[in-house]
Amino acid sequence: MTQHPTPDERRPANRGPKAAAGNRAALVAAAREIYAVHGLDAPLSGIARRAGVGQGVLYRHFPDRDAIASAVLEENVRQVEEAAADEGVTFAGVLGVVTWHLAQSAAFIGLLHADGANGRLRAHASAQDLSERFERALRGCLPDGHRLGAPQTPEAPETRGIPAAADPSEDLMLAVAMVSGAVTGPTPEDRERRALAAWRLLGITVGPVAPFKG
Amino acid sequence: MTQHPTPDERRPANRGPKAAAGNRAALVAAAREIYAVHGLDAPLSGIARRAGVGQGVLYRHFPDRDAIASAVLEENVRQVEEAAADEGVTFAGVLGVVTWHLAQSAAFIGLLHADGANGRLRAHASAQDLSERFERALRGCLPDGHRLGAPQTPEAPETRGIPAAADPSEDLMLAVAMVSGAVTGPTPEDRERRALAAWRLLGITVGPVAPFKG
Amino acid sequence: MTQHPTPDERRPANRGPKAAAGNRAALVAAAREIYAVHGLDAPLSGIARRAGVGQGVLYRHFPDRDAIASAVLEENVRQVEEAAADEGVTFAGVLGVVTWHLAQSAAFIGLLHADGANGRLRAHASAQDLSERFERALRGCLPDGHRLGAPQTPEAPETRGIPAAADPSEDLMLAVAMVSGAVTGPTPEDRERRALAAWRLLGITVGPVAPFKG
Amino acid sequence: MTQHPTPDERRPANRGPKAAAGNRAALVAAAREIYAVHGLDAPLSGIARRAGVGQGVLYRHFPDRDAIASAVLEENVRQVEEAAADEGVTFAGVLGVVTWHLAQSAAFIGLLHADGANGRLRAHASAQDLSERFERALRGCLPDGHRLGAPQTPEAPETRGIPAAADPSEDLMLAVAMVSGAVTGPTPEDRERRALAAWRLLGITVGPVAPFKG
DNA sequence: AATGAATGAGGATTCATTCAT
DNA sequence: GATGAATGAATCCTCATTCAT
Repeated sequence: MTQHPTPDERRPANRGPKAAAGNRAALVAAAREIYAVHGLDAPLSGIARRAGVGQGVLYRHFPDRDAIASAVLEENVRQVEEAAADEGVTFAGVLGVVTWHLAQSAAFIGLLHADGANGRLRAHASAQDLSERFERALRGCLPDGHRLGAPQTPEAPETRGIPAAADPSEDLMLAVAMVSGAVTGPTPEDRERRALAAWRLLGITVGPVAPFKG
Repeated sequence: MTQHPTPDERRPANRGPKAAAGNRAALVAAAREIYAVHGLDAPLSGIARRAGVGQGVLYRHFPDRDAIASAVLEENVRQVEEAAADEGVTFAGVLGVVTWHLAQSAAFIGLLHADGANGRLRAHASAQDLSERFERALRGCLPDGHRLGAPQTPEAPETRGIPAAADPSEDLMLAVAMVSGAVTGPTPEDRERRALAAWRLLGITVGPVAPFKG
Repeated sequence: MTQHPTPDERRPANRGPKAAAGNRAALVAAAREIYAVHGLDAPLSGIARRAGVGQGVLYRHFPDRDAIASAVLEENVRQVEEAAADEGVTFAGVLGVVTWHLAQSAAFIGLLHADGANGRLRAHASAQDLSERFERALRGCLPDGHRLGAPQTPEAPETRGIPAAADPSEDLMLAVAMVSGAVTGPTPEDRERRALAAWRLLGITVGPVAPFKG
Repeated sequence: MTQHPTPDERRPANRGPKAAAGNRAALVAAAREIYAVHGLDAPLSGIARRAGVGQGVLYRHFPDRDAIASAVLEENVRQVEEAAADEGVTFAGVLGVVTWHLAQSAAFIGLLHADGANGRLRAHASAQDLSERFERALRGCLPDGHRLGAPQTPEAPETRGIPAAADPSEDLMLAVAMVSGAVTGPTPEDRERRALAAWRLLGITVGPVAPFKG
């Protein structure tokens, strides 16, 4: 009733349904780049623009703000899962992949902070889900008997009055969150440096930092 | 009408210049509460409302949104400074104060993340300044020869291939950032628990967690 | 964070708080005119534009779509109430006022149709309220023993198999709804003519049609 | 793969030209249902979805939003025409059919209000046309000398100062519009009850209310 | 110095309509 | 002939900021 779909004129081309998959991928890629610069609260319009599609396409593929963020994170988590599923993978190797993602993607950092309290990624069902997948992947290659942190040192940790964690894998997620907290800085290189320093403070050896195992 | 002159209309009364200081304090307090719930991106109008003043007053005291955030943080930093300046203070004690602030204040956590890359507090001059004051306070009470992290353990850290940090005090700030990364959760109690677990993973003993030294 | 309040430049003048009351009135008037032409679903932006105020002012005074519509209707209902409260008023006279409002205001017609089923004025609390006030005003001046419709004729109505209404005042509202259904046409004059014809079909005599009693 | 050629991809299959007629009917039926719930302003996409066809099909059959609405109404009007064309039909019987349509279809109600002034069906050529067909059907079975409304009562109507209508059939359409105005309520039953009450107020006897003559 | 209304840009979201496949 | 993705204008609504009083 009150809509002027298009006054007339020529449209900028409709690349057709074939473009759908490509558009989706372009949107996710654009979102990742935008998030890296402006954070998870960046205007969606900018994402659509960078992806070279109309606003409507974004909404077609992702019904709300969280959906696109989840899609971005899903890629990160998936790559971690793949790294973890690899033959002969080491814990250090997986952490290297994790570290790379932390350094690359502000959004991935947000995943770990997804607690609803800070206005970021709301307690979205998928965020919860991704978080669990991520944890499972990491836990899966944790060496037997591995303990994180200083208490693992031979000499009586209890003398320092530090109780051990109830659940070692809880410590693992905590460690990742801590590293993510350390990962700040303008460039991925800066962030990678800080991430490695953080792992060092945790007494954890990290393998080669790269998206793909070497 | 026995009602006297009726000053004007129904204006809530201009409480005069003496109210200025009180208004400023009320705004900072209101901002802290709002930030705790809604994060640093909360609408300024809500802060003014909660403080019981008009929007104009907020702008009179704080020229822009960073100014009010800085003012909130300044209080946190000041309290850390005061704790650090105390006679007979221990490093663990100061960290306890820091931990309390981390657990209480979303804004304070944001301070550590203030790197412009994530949409929070921009590289504001005052944020930089506060960051330095915070670091100075912490460094000031660092015990001589103190080293953070697992490598500090007697047995050869280098065997684990982890190079020591160039600057020990850089590690200190990194550690605080890491703990802040761990501090998530809906309630201050949740956050405190996670903060303590994070310090534990770093092998650092923290004193009583309380806003004021005991 | 992401807002450009005003690049700079000069603003089109802020007429100050004094304008508030005037703005509200201007908005209601503008809404009435817009509604008359475009119906209750007209874009709110047009209302603000016609009132000569910014969009924000509209939202300040009326938190949602229904609020402004209610304000428009409230004026209509109030005038009917006033007419009904008048000394020496006759039922026919009040109906004349009602008729005038029906003919003038598309929004007022909508009030009677406010059943939520047609996307118009949602079952808003205030719509319900206005509806009741309207009915009360009308009932208040209903002559004793008045019965609506043809069955009131002396000769056996039951021969026509038409049962009388359970509640005469229910018939009154029904009659108004019926007249409102008849009130269509491009100009107020057209609508008035049709409204009068409708009353005639109902066997009801209507007084002078005018907003104010004569 | 034992799976055969796989026609294309996963396209829901092009059911070929023979489906065209069925699609049209499905669209009209879907539109009627959607209109009943959401009114004439309901999104077209929902109509296509409910009909189980793509958006494009809707546009193939109906060039614009008025066209689909007209098609829905056309069915209503056609049924009234059929009822009116029946042997031995009575006026009351046709009104019963009309009443049933009024009670069933929000869209049909809209037809009578199609005056462009209220944002509904614009003065569309076909709307005008349908309106005329509807009127003709009704007029066709109007008993000779029939007069609507109270004035038809024996005792001098002119004493009440109510002039008779210039054209009796104009009164008929007015009466239908009036009844449509009365027809509100959430369920068809509610609407039917009100419609009958409205006819009663008009002093008109209505035959059995049913889609098909008895 | 305080108030709070006004302003209006910007971001979110929805659909009508087109068109590649 | 059908599908349904793409387009983008239009609308809604929210706030940061200004400024008359």
